[in-house]
Amino acid sequence: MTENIVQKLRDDIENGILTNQFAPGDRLDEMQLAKQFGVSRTPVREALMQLSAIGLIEIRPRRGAVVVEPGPHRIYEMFEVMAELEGMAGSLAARRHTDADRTELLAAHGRCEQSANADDADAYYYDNELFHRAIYIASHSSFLIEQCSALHRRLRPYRRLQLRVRNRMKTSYSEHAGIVEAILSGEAERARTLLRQHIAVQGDRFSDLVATLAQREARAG
Amino acid sequence: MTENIVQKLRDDIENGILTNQFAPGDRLDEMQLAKQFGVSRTPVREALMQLSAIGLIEIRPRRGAVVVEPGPHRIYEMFEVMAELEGMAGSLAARRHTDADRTELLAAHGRCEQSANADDADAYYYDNELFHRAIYIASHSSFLIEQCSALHRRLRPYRRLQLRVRNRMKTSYSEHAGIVEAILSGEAERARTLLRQHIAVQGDRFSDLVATLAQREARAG
DNA sequence: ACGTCCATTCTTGTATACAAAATAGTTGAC
DNA sequence: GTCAACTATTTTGTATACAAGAATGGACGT
Repeated sequence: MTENIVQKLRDDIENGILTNQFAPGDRLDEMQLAKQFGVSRTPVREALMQLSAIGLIEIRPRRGAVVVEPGPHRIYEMFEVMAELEGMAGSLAARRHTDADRTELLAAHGRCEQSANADDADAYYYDNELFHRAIYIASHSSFLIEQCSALHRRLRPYRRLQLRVRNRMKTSYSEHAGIVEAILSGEAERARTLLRQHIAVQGDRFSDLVATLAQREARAG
Repeated sequence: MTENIVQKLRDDIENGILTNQFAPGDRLDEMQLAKQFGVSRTPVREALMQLSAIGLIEIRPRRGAVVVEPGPHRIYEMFEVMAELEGMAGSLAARRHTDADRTELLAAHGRCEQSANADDADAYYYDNELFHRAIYIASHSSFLIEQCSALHRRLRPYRRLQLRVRNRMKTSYSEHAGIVEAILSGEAERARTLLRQHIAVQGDRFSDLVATLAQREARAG
């Protein structure tokens, strides 16, 4: 019965939001959640406040908590910032990576290759996360690692949607190859540019995003 | 007696931390704070959790909350990320600024000039915040504005320390001039580079930071 | 005399009770 | 018949009570 209750609640509710179990716009009732998880309102409230701090829900005074729907433009902005932060991480990684980082990055890249060849979207989704995480870690900036991880986590559901687009997996993997090469050869600016382009939702990819969002909306509605 | 109590507590405690009233390493006792502010422990706990989410304090299970001391390297990393985000904001501002943004930016720049000429560090500190905020807003990316504002706020006390360094105010103002010119003339990449350099704690400025931190530490200790 | 173990106390974590505000439903008036 | 106002219910916000774990101090043993 330690503080873990709040952590568990936070993770469970967050998961529920990310898996669309709690759809955007839904009201999160404290009493209902408390009953559902068999705890009192107190830890539920604390968990909700943490989610509010992350930005997943919005708590309006005396009006309760609702799941936030970012909207396509907002999501675009978030990817825009993510692109810049990842570019920075790549740039630092190119300059600072150690032998261990190099090994880890190549291993993650190899796993992505396998998943892409097997055409396994779920596996690629997971391996891709580890690939990017390897870059963050190679930047050797603990604060940047935290910032990147937080935003990456926040964008997780939309990243998953993007993989649905035809050939995105293969394209993504081939972009990874260039990024790995740039980082390991120490070309900081090239790593930055390639990562920026890899993340950014530009041109066609924005309409793809809007389209997949609309699909999900229809399915949930 | 609305939810404002938590907000007020959060702001007051945050202010106490930023003004070194609660020094790094201090334990924040829930009951003591509750008595001090004339409320119960419940809103105090919620305020502390929000501060924990911001990163100002750390809550260890069953061990209470302590004020975080980032340490010079950590602060350096935070400025490093801030530099990149501000550079991004400047780049976007150069491309997207409206006439209203232009007016606001020039006004803020003018106020900085007055404060710098008057050698008024407190006024410059305040006007400088508005100057940078004007750039964020001119980027027209609501998410970036939020991210920049949050990190700017987090770095506020150290920014203040930096102004103590001899001539930093005048130097800062002259850097602003170049930034304004780059943004208003639409030179995105130059705006990015200048802002990056303006923010980054490079070379001598890092030792300056460490020195002023040590001074503050000695004064508080 | 010093170290270790146990008990007491203090603090955090959770539940419940109480208060205040917002929403919804009903009734009355135009 | 529709709109508005008032009341009742639901739900959030705060306080207090209770439980459990950690820190501290004393006593006992070596």
